[in-house]
Amino acid sequence: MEQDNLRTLRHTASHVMAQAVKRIYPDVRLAIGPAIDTGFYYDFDTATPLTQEDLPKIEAEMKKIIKENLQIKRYELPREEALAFMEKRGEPYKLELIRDLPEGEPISFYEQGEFTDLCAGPHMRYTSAVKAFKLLSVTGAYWRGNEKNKMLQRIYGTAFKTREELDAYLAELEEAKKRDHNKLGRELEYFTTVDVIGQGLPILMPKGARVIQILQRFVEDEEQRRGYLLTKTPYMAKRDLYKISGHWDHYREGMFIMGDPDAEGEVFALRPMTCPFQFQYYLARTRSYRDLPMRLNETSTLFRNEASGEMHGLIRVRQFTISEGHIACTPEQLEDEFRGCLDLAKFMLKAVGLDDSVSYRFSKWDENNKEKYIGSAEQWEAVQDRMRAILDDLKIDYTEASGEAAFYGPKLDIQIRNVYGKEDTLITIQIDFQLAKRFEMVYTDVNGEKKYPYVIHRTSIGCYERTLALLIEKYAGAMPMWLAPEQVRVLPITERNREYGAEVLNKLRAAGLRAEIDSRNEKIGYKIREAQIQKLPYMLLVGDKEAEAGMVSVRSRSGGDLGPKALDEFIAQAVAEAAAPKA
RNA sequence: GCUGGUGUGGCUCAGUCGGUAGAGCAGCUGAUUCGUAAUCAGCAGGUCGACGGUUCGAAUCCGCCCACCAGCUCCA
Repeated sequence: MEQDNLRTLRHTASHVMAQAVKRIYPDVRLAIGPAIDTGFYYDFDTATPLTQEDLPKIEAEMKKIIKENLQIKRYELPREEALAFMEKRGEPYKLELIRDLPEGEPISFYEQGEFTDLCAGPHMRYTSAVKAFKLLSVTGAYWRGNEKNKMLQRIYGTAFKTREELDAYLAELEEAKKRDHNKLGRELEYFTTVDVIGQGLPILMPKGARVIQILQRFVEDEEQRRGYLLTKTPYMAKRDLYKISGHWDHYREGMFIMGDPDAEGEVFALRPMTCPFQFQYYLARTRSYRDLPMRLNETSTLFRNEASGEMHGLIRVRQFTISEGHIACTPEQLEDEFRGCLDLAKFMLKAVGLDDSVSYRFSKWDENNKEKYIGSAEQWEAVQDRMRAILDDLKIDYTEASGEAAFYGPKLDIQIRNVYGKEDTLITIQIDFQLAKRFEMVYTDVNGEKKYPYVIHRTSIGCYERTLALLIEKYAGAMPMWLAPEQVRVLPITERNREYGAEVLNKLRAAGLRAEIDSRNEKIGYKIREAQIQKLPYMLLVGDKEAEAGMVSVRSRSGGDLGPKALDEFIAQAVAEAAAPKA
C-alpha cells in the first residue's frame, strides 16, 4: 500500500513536470509519463532536443504549479470525444494511444489547471502533494520502445514523500556512483581502454587479469570435480559451421566476419558462441546412452560485434571470456542435469559473495516474433512447460519474461544490477531442443533407437569480465582476501629497513601470497594511505624493531592496527584466510 | 545504431575577446631516514582525441571521424 502511494505520488510528479514543460515549450507533444521503481519520467516530442540546462527552468516551473495547488480531476470520455479532444489539442501520440485502447475500456483523463492528460491514473488530489522532487537527467528514448520509431526526449526525475527521503536517496545515488567499476576499475588499475585498439576491447591490467585467473582456476577445478570434460576449441570457423547452427541466419549482424560473403572463396567468422565448436567432440564418434550425460566445459573467448552504443566498461564488451559449457543428456536426465547446473551456479555466486544480489528470470520466446526463433510454436511451448516445471520443482523464485529467450531455446537467467540499477545477465542456463538435430547429434538408446539428446547451454560464473566488474562494485574495490590481486603490501619505515622488507616480501611470496613492497622514500603514513586507497587487505610495517625480532606490524584495511606479530605466524594466518571457498 | 553530454601531460583541473600551453598531485634525480598521508631542492613529461577547413595566426571558430559517459534499442 505504502509502495502504491509512492507510485501515485511519482506519477503525479510526472504530470506536474509535463505541465511545466508544456508551459515553457507550448509546442512539445506529449507521449507517456509513468512512475518507475526509482522515480518517474515523461517522454516528449520536441522540435529541438532538451538538455541538462533546461532542467532547472522546468523544476522552477514545477514548483510554481505545486504552489498553485491545482486540483486534479478525473473524468472519462467516450472514444469519439476522446479522439476529438486530443485531435484539437494536437497530440498525435495520445491519439495513437487512444486508438490502441481495447473497445469498451474506459478512457480516462486527468485535469489539473490548464493541463489535461490521457491517463489511467491514479493520482494525488492536488498538485501540492508533490513536496520533494528532483529532475535527474534528460535522454533520448524511442516512441513505444521501438528503434524504428521516432526518438523522443525523456526527462527522468524522482520524488519522495519528504525532503529527507529525497536527500537520502540522492546521497545514496552519489555513494553508489563511487563504486562504479568503470571509474573505480580504471582508478585502481584493473583495466583500461585505449582509442587505437577500439571500442569494447578493454585491456585487463595485472590486477584485473589476476582476479580473472583466480576465478578461472577456481571454476575449472570445481567443474572437473563435477564431472566436466574440458575442451579447447578454435576461435573462428568457416561460415559453413554457423549455417548449420543457425547463427549465420539469426545472428550474423552480431558476428565479426572475415572475407567478403558476396565473393567467391572461403569466409570465416570469429565465434560469438561456443556451442557449435564444442559439439564437435560429441560428433567425433558414435554415442550411446551410456555416454550421457556428457558434460563439457571450456574457458571460452567469444567475439560479438555489439552496436557501438552498447559498450559499457567491462559489462558490455566485444571480446569476452566465459565459463562456457554444454551438457548433452537424455530427456530423463534433463531435470537432474539442470539442477546440477543451478547448484553449480549458486555455489559460484556464494563463493564470490554475489548470491544475495541476484534475481532469477525465466526467459521465454516471443510468439509474436517468430523470425527471431527457430522451431515450432508447439516445440517452444512444450520445452517451456518442461522448464517451468523444473523451476517450480526447484522452488526458484523467478519472474517470467517474453522475448528474452535464445533463438534456440528458453533460459533461466540469473540477473544482477549494477550501481546505476541497470540489470544484466550474470549467469544463464538454457535448454536447447533444436541444435542437436541441426548438427545430427544422436545417441543410441537402450532399445537401439537413434535419439537426439537435449542440450543444456550453461555458464557457471558467467563471463569473467562482467563478473569482475560486478565484484568491483560489490566490494567497492576491496576484494575478499582469496580474490584480492594484491593481498599484502610490505611498507619499510625507512630506507634502512628495505633489506628486511625485501626478506619479508620473499617469504610472503614463497608462501603463495600475492605481495608487493612500497620502497619509495616517503613517510610511512603516506605509504599506508596509498595502500588504503587501493583497499589492500593487509599492510605490514617493518622498521628497526621488527627487523630485530623477526616481526611485522600488521594493519588491516578493516580492523586497523593489529599490532606486531611474528612473521611466520602472520603468514600462516594469511594463507589460511586466502584459501578459496570450499563446496 | 539513436538522443544528449564530454575529450588539455599518469590523475584532478586552469587557459578570459583566436596570438602557437600552465598548476597541484603522481613520476624521476639528489639531499633527508622519518612509526600512521603529503620535508627540501632540482628534472622530466603535452603535435591540447584524430584528420580536414577558415585565418597572417586555432586548444579556442567550422566540418568530419574516433573514444569516453548517461539513457534508448539490442544483449552474456
